[in-house]
Amino acid sequence: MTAQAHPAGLSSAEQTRLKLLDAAAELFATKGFRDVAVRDICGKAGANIAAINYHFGGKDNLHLAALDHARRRALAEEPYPAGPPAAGPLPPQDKLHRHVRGMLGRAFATGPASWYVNMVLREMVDPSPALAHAIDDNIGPHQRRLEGIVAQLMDREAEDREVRDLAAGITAMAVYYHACRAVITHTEPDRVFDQAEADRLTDLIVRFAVAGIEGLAR
Amino acid sequence: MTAQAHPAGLSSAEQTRLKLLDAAAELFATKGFRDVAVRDICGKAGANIAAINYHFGGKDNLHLAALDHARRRALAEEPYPAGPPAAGPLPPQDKLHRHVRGMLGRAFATGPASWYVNMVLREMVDPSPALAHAIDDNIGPHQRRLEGIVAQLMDREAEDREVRDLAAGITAMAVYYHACRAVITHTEPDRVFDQAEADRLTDLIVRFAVAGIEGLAR
DNA sequence: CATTGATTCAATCAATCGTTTTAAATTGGG
DNA sequence: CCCAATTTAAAACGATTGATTGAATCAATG
Repeated sequence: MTAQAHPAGLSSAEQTRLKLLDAAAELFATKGFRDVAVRDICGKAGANIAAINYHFGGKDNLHLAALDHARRRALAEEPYPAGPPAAGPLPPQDKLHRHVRGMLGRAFATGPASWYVNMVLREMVDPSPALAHAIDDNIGPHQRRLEGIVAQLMDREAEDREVRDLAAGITAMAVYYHACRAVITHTEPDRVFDQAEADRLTDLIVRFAVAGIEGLAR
Repeated sequence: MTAQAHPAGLSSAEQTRLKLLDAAAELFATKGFRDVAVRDICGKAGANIAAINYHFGGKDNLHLAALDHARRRALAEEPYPAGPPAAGPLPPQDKLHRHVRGMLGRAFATGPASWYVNMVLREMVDPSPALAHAIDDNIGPHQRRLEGIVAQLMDREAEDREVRDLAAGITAMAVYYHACRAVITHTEPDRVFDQAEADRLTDLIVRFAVAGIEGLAR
């Protein structure tokens, strides 16, 4: 009645559940929660229209489940940037570089590893009932880590008002290249957003931010 | 048959047209194009549901007309920041301060003068068919002006790739406090976004940007 | 083999959207 | 004063949305 012994070790129900989560995460990441109809998701997953409500109890709950699913898929991948997690404590400039590079790299990537970041970035700009969930799981800790780096660079407390606002400003630059791509593409149609561009922008943003923070700390 | 002599000098049709434009601009600015139903606009304007299609030929055309309407209303107001447009040529730092202060001040404002900026900011993050229109009228010239200021600060050409990207980064910080307000409010529920906050953020952003640009130019 | 409970399926529901239609009311020129 | 053009009003249309229904299917169990 319940679990069936399948070749892949997954019951038929678990297979459709996973196919729905994959399809939902990819579509939500690329087109946004509100611009995707449950029919699209079921069509992409090869499932029936009623499957979402049967397995998840509605589109909103599927959204939450897809966020968690995409998060697990991203965490399962090789951490970005690749390589060992550094032997000793990094200088704050390098920490900042890794931080910004991680955001832009994933934001400009495609494929399952990029779904989560793109869903979260969309959530920041076009909030849904899942925003609080995304903040608690990702945005909040992510931002607090950045505030720690900025505080270290300024030699101040992480709770300092200016530290928080400057960290938000750094996040803003990374978010901008994801959220306002339509504006950039309009004036620079040939511009591509690949990993090389992520490298270039990361260098620029980090050099700009470090110089600005040091100039401000004086 | 057409124009009727009204006390206010406006025919009944022109009155309905204006009431529709005001209602549409305010609702589009506060809730976004896609989250506003034509029924809401007509209800707020006290007009019939068919009025929009009669006067403007559809919701999309109303959006374009409301953008122009809001732009004219904003230009009719006292330019912000108030005061004389400065006697001589300002130093680039002051130009940048006026530029950022103008964006944040209008973005944090309420009332008819803020409708246009809020509509344009929404357009950047959630594009509609009116995006090209908004870019040609506002975003493009606005960004080019900022690129000129940044180029002056760096002593480079305005077409320089880094100049353009740094100008985009400055815009990004201002856009962030408008587009991601839900994220900020979630972690800092008591934070208010008024003109005093616009002053504070402008100072911070300008000092940060000037220091960063000068450090980068070396 | 019949039963059982979980799953899938096609069909449909109720709500909302922008838009259109049809007729009545209003308006200003003759 | 009357007529033709214009404007408003109310209803409904067609499309799309997320959600639901009830029967059919499936695999495992007794």
